[in-house]
Amino acid sequence: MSHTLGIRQAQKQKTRQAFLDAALVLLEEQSLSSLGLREVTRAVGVAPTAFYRHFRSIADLGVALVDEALGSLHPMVGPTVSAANDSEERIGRAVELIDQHVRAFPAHVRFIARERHGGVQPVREAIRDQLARFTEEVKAELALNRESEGWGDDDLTMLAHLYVDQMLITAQLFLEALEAPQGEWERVTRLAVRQLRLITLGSRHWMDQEAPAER
Amino acid sequence: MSHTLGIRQAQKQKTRQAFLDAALVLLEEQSLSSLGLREVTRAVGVAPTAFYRHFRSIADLGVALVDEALGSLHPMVGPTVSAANDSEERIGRAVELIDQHVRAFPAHVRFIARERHGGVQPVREAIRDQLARFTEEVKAELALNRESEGWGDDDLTMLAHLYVDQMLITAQLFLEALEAPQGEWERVTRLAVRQLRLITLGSRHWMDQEAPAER
DNA sequence: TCATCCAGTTAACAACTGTTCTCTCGAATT
DNA sequence: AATTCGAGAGAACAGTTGTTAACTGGATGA
Repeated sequence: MSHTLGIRQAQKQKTRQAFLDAALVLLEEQSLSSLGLREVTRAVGVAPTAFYRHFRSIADLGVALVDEALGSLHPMVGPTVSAANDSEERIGRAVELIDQHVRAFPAHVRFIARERHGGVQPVREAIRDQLARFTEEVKAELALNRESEGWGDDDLTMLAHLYVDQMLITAQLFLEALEAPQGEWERVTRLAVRQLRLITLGSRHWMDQEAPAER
Repeated sequence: MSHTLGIRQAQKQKTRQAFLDAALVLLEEQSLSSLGLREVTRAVGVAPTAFYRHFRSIADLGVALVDEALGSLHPMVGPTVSAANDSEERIGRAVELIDQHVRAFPAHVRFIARERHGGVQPVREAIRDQLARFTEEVKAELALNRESEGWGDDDLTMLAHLYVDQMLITAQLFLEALEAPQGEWERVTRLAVRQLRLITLGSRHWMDQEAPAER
């Protein structure tokens, strides 16, 4: 099934990965729009022109990094949001997932936070697309539980957005807590849990409101 | 009282403002860490070396921009959060305030969104400090209404953070809606109002929960 | 085995960067 | 009226940048 790709292509992919890794390290202390092509090749240990064998431009490399950073996260969303009876347990799982992810891939998280509103348009768009996918996935999970309770499509989208944004905010807070040790990490965990609890609480009473027919 | 400052200092401040304005324009399509000193002076129409008469570095200019973008907003916070009986009216006022601000100063808002997690440390810190001030101000307003209802300090901080982050997210959505006309702007307005409504709803039931004594 | 392919190299280019030192010349101070 | 001050100009510096073209040499496929 998996055709062992030749020495040739294997080497190429290895070098390509070296580009991504080196870029990610350099991007911990600067943003993509100031990252130089020569800077990256120098870090990899390869001639400047070799870059073009793998990427058309720095922006292109950035888009590849977005896929690496967010692409593998999609399978996690469903199980985390759904698999739990208690909503309190669901919150715990979600925060734990972010916790682990930030610990494991801090550079990726930092890159996304930085370039989400950064100066390189194609990268911004790639991130926006991935986040829209997350929102759709969360929305689909939410629909299973609340559609029967009379939730409309707009309301589901609204709540999904709220949750996704909250996840991002939490990830960014964890990131800052990484280099400020002490009980800061714990403090962020508690804050995130309480905020999610409040949002969930609000959603539980959402339908109590006067019917949204005329507003 | 107001000592009319001499021709000399007046000219200097005028040039300094020209630097800030020119930088803000350039920063609409790139991030601060890739903004060149010569690039700015060229846009202003002065010699490169003139830059040093006003700023120590580009990062220094960035910090000045942060003050310009956020400093004047503090007086707005109190009146907006407090002056209203109905919570629905408060939400309307808040969204309206952001709406107007984004329309009036899109470049400033974009700059803050971009550099909040950007590649220049001193600027990140300046933004973080300003946002912390906003959080404190919101918290102080919230305390007036809810402290009597048994809200603890941690809970107030949590809710204030939630509101401030929500304001930022809304501002960023409005910003994206600026260049995508059609009913997009309206859609964002409705989304923002409903999200704030849900959060407010959650906060109204916050104290219904089991006492947070042991958690 | 031999011709083809292609990841990576080498060399060179014009253009640009931040920073220095020296100078000018009008305002500010005495 | 004479002196000091300081915003901005000008020229020059050593480095850096992205991109081009022509190349090498080992893997690939006929």
